[in-house]
Amino acid sequence: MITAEQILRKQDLRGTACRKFIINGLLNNDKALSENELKGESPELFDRVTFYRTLITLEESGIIHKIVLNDNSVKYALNSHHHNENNLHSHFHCEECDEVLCLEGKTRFEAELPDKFVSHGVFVVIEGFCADCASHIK
Amino acid sequence: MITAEQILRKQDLRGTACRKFIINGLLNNDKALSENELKGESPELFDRVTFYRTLITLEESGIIHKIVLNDNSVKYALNSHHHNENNLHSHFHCEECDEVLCLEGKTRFEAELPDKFVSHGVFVVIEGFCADCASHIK
DNA sequence: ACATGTAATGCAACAATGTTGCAAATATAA
DNA sequence: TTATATTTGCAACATTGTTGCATTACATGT
Ligand SMILES: [Mn+2]
Ligand SMILES: [Mn+2]
Ligand SMILES: [Zn+2]
Ligand SMILES: [Zn+2]
Repeated sequence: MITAEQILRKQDLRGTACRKFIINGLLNNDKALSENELKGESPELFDRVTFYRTLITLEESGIIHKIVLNDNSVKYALNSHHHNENNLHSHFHCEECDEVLCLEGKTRFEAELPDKFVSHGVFVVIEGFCADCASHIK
Repeated sequence: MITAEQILRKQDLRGTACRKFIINGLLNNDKALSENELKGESPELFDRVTFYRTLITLEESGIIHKIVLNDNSVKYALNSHHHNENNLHSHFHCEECDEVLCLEGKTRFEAELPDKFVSHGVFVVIEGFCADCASHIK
């Protein structure tokens, strides 16, 4: 099991409390988490700005990625949770419980772009019900 | 050429100034527009809250749809600009000029969802350079 | 054209989130 | 342990989302 310290060291980042807190939060969870979900029980543990800047640092260093949902909310997940061969990377958002997952299964995407357009990446969010909510609601 | 009034009438919505202003802004443009882009020259023409509520009304009545980009910014486009047979509907966001387009070309998307998950829709945003910016930047 | 009821608007106010500058605290390497 | 560069917390401000309520405008029937 890889540790937060190892992840940070690998990117030449200092092992600060806030960074370790966020990475551990994500390591202990298979879903993507919002800033408030990460803070959890201890919302005052770190300053809001520190949290904000730390998330930027972790994203820029390639440790985490951010997922922006259609309701403007934002969640974060570890990049190490993705092991897709192809670079396409999609997410599932449950409309009922608001859970967001990184999808690891096979994904195919093709779009016909206008002439001369260049694609650098694709963001995909699938909306629907997760297994729990689907059975619940029927 | 369809008019804003006709679009509103068809949805049993009153033809108010703000609604017509927004719909005309989108009719005169092939790209998706942000709230500020819509306001354009006359940012004070309508109250911020009126604009906000009007966009909600137009979206709920199915006249426009909103596109949330990965930088948390939001743009809007007319649904009548979409004539895709399939219901998959994707957007292109130019990282350079920030232009957002509704893609009308053929699009294919398939994702393998976890067991029992139910999909209700997919949001796709392709990031890259538009034709102008691609040739510009080289 | 006018009155009428209903729906939309503007204003005030507040919440949530994003963003910067700067001084104090901290992590690492010598 | 100390030095130095980095990170943090605080204050402050910007932007956007959101609600309640009194005023105004729209569409309909007269
Ligand atoms: Mn992901
Ligand atoms: Mn569109
Ligand atoms: Zn769910
Ligand atoms: Zn461009």
